[in-house]
Amino acid sequence: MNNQNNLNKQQREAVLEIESPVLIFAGAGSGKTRVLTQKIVHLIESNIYPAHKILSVTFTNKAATEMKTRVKSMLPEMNDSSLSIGTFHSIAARILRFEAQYLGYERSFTIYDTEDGKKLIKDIVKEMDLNASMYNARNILSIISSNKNNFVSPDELREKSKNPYETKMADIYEKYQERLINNNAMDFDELLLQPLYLFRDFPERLEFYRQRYQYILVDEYQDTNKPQFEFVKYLAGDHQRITVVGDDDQSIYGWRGADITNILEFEKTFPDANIIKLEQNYRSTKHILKAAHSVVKHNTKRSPKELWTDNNDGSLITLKQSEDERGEAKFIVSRIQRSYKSDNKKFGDFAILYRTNAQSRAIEEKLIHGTIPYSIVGGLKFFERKEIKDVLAYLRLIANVKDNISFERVVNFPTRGLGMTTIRKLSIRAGQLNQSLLEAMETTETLEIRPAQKEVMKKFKVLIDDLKSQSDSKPAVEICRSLIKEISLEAHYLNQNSEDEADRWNNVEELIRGIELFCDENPEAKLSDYLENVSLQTDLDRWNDAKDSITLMTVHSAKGLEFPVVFITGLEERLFPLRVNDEQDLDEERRLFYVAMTRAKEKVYLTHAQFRRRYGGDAPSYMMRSEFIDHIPSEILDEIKLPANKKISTGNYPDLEFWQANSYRGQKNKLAGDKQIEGEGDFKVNQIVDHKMWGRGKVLSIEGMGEKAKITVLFSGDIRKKLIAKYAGLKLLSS
DNA sequence: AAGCGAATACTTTTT
DNA sequence: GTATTCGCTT
Repeated sequence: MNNQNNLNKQQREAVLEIESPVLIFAGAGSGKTRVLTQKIVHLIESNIYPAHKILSVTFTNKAATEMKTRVKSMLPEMNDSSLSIGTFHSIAARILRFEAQYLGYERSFTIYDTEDGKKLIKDIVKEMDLNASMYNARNILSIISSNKNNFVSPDELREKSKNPYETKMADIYEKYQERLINNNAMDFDELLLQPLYLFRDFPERLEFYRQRYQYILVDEYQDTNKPQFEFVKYLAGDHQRITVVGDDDQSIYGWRGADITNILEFEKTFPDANIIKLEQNYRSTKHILKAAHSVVKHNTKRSPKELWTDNNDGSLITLKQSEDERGEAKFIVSRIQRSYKSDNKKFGDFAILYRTNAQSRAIEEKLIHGTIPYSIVGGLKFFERKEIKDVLAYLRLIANVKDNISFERVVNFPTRGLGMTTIRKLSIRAGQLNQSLLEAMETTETLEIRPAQKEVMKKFKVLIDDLKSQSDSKPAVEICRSLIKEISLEAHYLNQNSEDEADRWNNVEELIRGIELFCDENPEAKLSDYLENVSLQTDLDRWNDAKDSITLMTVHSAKGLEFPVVFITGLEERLFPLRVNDEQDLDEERRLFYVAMTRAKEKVYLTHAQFRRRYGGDAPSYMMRSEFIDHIPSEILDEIKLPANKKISTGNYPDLEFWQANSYRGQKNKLAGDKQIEGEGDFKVNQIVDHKMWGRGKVLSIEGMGEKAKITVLFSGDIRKKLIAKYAGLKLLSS
């Protein structure tokens, strides 16, 4: 029997209370994962709730895996497949595979990611003959998503609309939903909504799942959105056997629909709830907690509380100002090298956190230069790489013949001579027959296309049909291997004699190894099981903390993790905090900073730069240091300032005025000294010009005459560009 | 139909 | 710096 002696009073109370609902406010580092795992163990050992009747929901697959491992280590004799632990999305997907037929779907449905959704929108916008720049796919998708998350249907949106634009938006939304069903596909939001329709319309299915999940635990409760709360309510609203853990100070997913009122609603839905607060922190030093609290306490809507710890004061928070992002990176690398040599630290002890993925580049460069091993989470994710998505699209099409998005992706990859015109004809046929594109290929013979195209089309159809017929009996990895052989993918990448293409092939090989691993671990799994697994996997899930390397990731990704030493970078206005529209946004940025700080056990470095390049080689912007820094008491800060000769002054930065004019704070007073001359005019060598994208530059050479002239311009940051006078839209500035 | 060069837009954060 | 799109050439 495991006992709870290693728990404090509140933790023990949270574990032992299993009769009435429990709402745990668990501050950062207060041992909530330990409470949740101990509670699961306790539920099983109390013999009231067998393992297979417990549902535990976490925020990431990684957290789920960790929890499973921990429970298993405490209950070695337990059958490991009996516990239901997973994210909302993966649990919903599992349910929907079984219940698809109730909902107008087939169990082989595909899960669409954001890119697939965007493509769907683009197709719709094109078909409706709307202006693609006005109806931006990304925007539309996020509008649709927030409507879905607020249970607003296309019809309701149309009724609410105040102008033609919004009406059109509702039309696109409606078509988008139709397409999802026609393609037998669900996006991430639909995955959460469909179980609610099932529970609402089929009471006997609801009853089944209520019996199935007799005790429910929810982690990171502050990040749940409305559909997720409804899901919990359906399952636990009746029996009231539920424990949720959350921390309002760590709510950082408001932009994704996370709804902090879910905490208030909890007490309404579960009126007898016990509220337990875990306020002792076991992770960080006193200084770290103080700095974290000094920022988050400025939030307006916040239940007042302060974590405390028995740990030492620890070292001061180091605050470093750098010239630019390269200097910042250099400082970080030198500190890690120093600490690695003298403090007996491993590389795995360090994490470098930033607000946006784009910031990783400069740091990576310096790490490569210093030959320090690092692993990066996020950014261009493995499963978002083109070559990976191409292979997966084939597999998705094999699993689900209605998936037109995947069809379009692979029908001419590798190129086999099926272009737009041919596919358009096929598409019209599919529309007439009310079939998917692949299904309509059955009628290739009667299409008005050239014989060569007919031949290729038939071959393609046979290829997919053939692999499909094997997909139920053979493991996914074999299907994948046959596919790659059939389409000669290896030759396609390796015959081009290009390093990039060879890299792509390496990635495909890594994908195959991944599929193989999955098949070994899940011998019963079919192709669609593998596909579901990949669709819901995040980059974080692939991150391996056993490897001894520095971790680079966004603050969002870092939630739930801990490291001895943490660098929080880019602490500048308009970066961290990022663009802020209202007080609510700023509150969330403060919580984000709080999350970043509380990842650290021993030491925090805060860094900011005077100048930062926003895009590739753009002129650097002048950056103000973050207001968060000013909220930290100076007595716990150890500030390393820039040497006086590196401080900004017009002497060191001849273009300072220009940069300031281009930065946010200086936007109001555009540079007055330069006279702007409209039109093409006469370009001369050494002429100073202004470009919309690259800013101010100097003309190096001119080829040709008039509007067709090719002009080579040197822009700030050693960027050379060859531009055509007619299109470049260059403005002449007096030199 | 496909491949190239050039211009454009884009970056929050993620299941 | 990357993804994407467009126009032009073959």
